[in-house]
Amino acid sequence: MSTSRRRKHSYHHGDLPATLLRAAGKILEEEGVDALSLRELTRRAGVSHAAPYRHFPDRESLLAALAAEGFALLGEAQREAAAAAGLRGMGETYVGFALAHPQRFRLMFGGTVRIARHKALREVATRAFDGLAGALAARSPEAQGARDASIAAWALVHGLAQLLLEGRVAQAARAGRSEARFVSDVLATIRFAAGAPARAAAAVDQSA
Amino acid sequence: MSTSRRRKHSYHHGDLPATLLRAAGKILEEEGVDALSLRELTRRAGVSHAAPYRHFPDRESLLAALAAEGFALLGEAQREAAAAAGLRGMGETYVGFALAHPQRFRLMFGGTVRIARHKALREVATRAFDGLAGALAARSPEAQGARDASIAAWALVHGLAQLLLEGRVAQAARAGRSEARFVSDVLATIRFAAGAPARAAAAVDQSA
DNA sequence: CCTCAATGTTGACAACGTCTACATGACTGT
DNA sequence: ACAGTCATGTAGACGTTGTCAACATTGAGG
Repeated sequence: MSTSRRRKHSYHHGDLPATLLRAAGKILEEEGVDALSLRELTRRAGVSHAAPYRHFPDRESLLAALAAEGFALLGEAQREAAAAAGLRGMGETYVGFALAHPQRFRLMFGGTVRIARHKALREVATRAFDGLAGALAARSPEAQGARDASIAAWALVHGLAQLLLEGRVAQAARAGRSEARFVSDVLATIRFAAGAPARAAAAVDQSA
Repeated sequence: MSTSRRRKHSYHHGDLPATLLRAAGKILEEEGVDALSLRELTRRAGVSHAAPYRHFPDRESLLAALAAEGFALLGEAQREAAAAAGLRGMGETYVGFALAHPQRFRLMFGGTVRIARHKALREVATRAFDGLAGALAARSPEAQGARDASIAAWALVHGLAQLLLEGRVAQAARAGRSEARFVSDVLATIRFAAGAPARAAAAVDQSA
């Protein structure tokens, strides 16, 4: 199971950053950000407690790398969904990602990591979204309304993801429907005003 | 400035829980949840470091009380907005609350506090929302669509609040508009499908 | 007035993030 | 082949934190 990355009996590890991130990802999903300690990581990686500081200036920077992975994954999933399933599919994919990786999603948007302070993270996060919602609006730069609508669409799926994640949506509201079905139904209650949605959806479909 | 709650030269404090929560609220807004330590609270309250344990079983429980305050405030603001400004006004109020109390909002929805484990919190949170979005749908229980639409509306404003809070909306998208104006414009791009919205809005207007 | 339960204190413990000084050994230029 | 450099890992320390157990104080009720 554990692909022992540690070179036998060697002082140097080989690829500590990746090993740390793998272990961190596991702990993150299992126990959440707050339970993720650097020292536990070093124990699992079989190195000394100060070793991570050769690769990450502090704990938050390691969390930033973890969040960056998440943004890359989500961005990729969104691009695929855009090509295959259009706007509605993108929304369902977004919510699906959040529910499949709840702790990762929380880390990405929870404010624990000050995104602005971590350049690589900032860039991948921007690329994943403003590179999507933004590119979407860039096709009709004259229409501020289209850009606003794309933000509204993003807010809708993001908010639904978060509410479901935190268990704020009463079980009764589900009315026995499957998770995917429920998400689809809720999103289906929304229309966009004034042509903005059609144009946005079209832009997305072309962007593949 | 500081309404010295400490009775002069007295062993007992008088109202430590409230004093702790006041200090905690201040630190929370200024520095965020992660920077809020029990020991710093005790220093500010002028009591010993273990005193809080007479009133809160652990740190998370104190955070839960803090979150409960937030839900009560938000719920109250929503009720007022519902009476005065209808559905759109409720949305703007929701986002306004989040932007006015960003750290409090994060605490309420950030997952640091496991809401289900804190009875009082769970109840006030449920009352503030399921007691709103829920009551809204209860008026037309035959229409599952109306309930779905109310969840979508909640998700929309919640997501917009969170995205703005975390700075995920590019400055360029604001296009120079004021915050309130921007929020209003974004929300205005949304329509509800098939009669669900009208009924929902009507129910809200009556619920005052 | 006496007692007792509620409240606050003291001191301890383990865990953590982070710093500094030191050890190791892989790689590079000769 | 070899010496030296520098990235990488280690050892140990420090201050902070959450939490617990044992003890102290005192306001309120019989």
